[in-house]
Amino acid sequence: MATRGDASSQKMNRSSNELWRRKLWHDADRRVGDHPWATGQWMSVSVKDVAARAGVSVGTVSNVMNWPDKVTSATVQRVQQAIDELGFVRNDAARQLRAGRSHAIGLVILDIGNPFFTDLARGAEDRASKAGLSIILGNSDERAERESSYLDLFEEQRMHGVLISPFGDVTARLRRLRERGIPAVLVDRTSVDASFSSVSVDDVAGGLLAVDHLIGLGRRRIAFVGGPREIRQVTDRLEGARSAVLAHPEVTLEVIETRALSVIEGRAAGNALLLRPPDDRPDAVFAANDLIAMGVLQALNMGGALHVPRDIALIGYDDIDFASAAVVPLSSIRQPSAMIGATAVEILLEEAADASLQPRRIVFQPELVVRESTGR
Amino acid sequence: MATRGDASSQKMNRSSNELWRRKLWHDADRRVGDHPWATGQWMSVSVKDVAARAGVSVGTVSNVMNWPDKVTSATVQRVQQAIDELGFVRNDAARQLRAGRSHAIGLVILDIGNPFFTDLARGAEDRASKAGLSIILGNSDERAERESSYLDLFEEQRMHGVLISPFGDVTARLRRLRERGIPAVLVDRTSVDASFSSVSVDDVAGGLLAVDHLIGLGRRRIAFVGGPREIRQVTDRLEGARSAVLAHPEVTLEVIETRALSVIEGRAAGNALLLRPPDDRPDAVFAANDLIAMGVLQALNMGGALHVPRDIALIGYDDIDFASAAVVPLSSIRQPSAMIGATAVEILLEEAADASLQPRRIVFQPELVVRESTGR
DNA sequence: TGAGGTGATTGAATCGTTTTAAGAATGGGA
DNA sequence: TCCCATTCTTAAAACGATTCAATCACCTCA
Repeated sequence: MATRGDASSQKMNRSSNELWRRKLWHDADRRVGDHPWATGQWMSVSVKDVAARAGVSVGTVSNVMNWPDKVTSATVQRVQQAIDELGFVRNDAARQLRAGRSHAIGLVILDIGNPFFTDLARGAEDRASKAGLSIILGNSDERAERESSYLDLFEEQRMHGVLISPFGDVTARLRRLRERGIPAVLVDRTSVDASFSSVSVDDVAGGLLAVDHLIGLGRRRIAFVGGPREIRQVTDRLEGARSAVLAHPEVTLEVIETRALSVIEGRAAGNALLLRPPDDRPDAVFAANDLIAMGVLQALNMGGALHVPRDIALIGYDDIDFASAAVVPLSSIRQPSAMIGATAVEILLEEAADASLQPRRIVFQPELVVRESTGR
Repeated sequence: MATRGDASSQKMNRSSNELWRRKLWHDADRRVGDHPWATGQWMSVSVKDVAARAGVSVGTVSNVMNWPDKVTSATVQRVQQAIDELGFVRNDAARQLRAGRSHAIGLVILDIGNPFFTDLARGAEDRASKAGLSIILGNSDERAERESSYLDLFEEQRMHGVLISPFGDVTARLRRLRERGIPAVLVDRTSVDASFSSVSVDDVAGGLLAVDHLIGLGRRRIAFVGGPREIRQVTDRLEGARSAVLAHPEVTLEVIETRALSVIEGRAAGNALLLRPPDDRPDAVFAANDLIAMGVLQALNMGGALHVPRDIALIGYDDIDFASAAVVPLSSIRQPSAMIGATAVEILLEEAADASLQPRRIVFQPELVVRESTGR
């Protein structure tokens, strides 16, 4: 690992000298400031150094890494040894520059605190890593300027593709990305115009599923708890609930609007129900998500006032981990979050490979999960 | 925006031609496959194109973007206009290649589902963006091979720096990164050897704080619920609890070990307590984290068997959002998660600017948050 | 022996930006 | 009128990996 004897050019000698300096640094483990050559930058090992050490050309080194079949196994071995000895790690920036695009997929999500999105990200990551790509995760936090700055970043980085759960109106931005050869796929929301592929879940069907289940249990006075109505998921789930009720004239549906999809808001709604005279109360509650449902459950259960599900059956939405861990394990509507992420990556890869593909819309069907809160 | 008349070299003509093709593609919005020049790659606008359009050299374009003071304002304006007209976006890969390092910081966390880490990431991101850097988030999911593959990625990308909440033994890896000029800072755990900076929270102090509080309320028989003991945070918090009890001979501390830090395990422990004869029960419980605490709470509260805090006072750890939303709002020990992330970035930036700095260990003190579960 | 073929290896050109030393233009003073 | 100083701008050389046409070495068969 010391100096090389076979260095044949001036350039190689310089390079060899750099290696020696790095070596010294490493061994001594001293501070940069101590040395006259301190530059704040370390010399890095490049293919050139590896090639010189292995006694081959840079092209061969590259082939060893990318097309090993093209190289004699003896050469592969020699190059590999040089790589190990020098601790060579290829420079991704240079690869990208040459390739014209990055080896990563950008993913912009709305809320990193929401288990739904983190599961989605996990699914995307698993699928991407199978293709040798990595996922760069950006959290827009439901703020347009953050969303926009991530898209800027992804454009500068010439990403392989972009997955986005849009907050603001991003179609113009996505169009521009596409012009640059960066495909985009929408997740969790269907696209506004039909020119982008999307992967989402049928929230209307989910609402239908939930309320059909409640009606099947014999419940007749159903309350929908959720809000605000600005959130598409809320209105879609409510629409599904409405259509379920339509088929049963004897069933009524009441809407109790909340200001957010949080536990606190759910508890407030639950307390309001408690205060009503018994025969004015619903006999079943469909909550727009599990957080709301948990709040309602806490309020009803407090001090043993009402029994869930005997007095009031309760079902939530999302099937987050906490749902099964609640005081009374919660029935819920499960979304295939990881599958959504994986599928979105799948489509993105196809579009990245062949830009002529027509956009597709994949809509997953949600699934009913029955637990004690709607059990007998 | 059509062809330029003043293109003075062959190269520029070629380049101009590419622009024309891109333009056509854009206008027609047709599929690549339809065209004879289909390559699956789009031509991208480079500084060269901008320079040609503005009638200046590439160096000037670069100066406009990076050192605008060096350029006449008239030139700045002309170049800016060309940039806008062509929709130029600089290629980050080329920038990085030239600069030798990326403009992003890599952050490896243990569990993306844990609010503590997502808050930490948020704090890191805010601080980094102030310095014009972005954060690349990697979730190791407490698996050594994932952790390692993120470190590989960050090394290939020549990251500006790396923040890591380590799972396996990564000191050798981090040392190597440092040799390459990539500084690393440990978060949430103090470093094994003293050669890396770290930012963490004093879990021993947290345990002390919690149990002191319980003793201050007049409780005398305290139970610590948590596990497994392999987790450093668990043993540290227990150690703190022990030292609090040491100062009060009349107080006893019992340890109830769980197999994981989850709601389910907490509920199991709570149910075990319920089954004991009343005078054999503790009068206060310190849970190793909020999930455990919530499980204990659910079990004790079930059917109104025992009252929290009257019969048993209860305190958790982490102060997750759910803590305040529990049936009985939970007292807890708060960690400054966002601050940890921000501070870690701060230190990292300093080390990236000056590698000669001595490593530092920042230890934050946790904070007691009193709510009803230990209220009067 | 030589022509032809096959497979491995080479090395220069390339990607797009930043940096630098050198060059051009302008203005002021002698 | 000439010369120097001060701005601005230019052109070319990096950065490091990949690609591809050209070359080389070796073998087979006539």
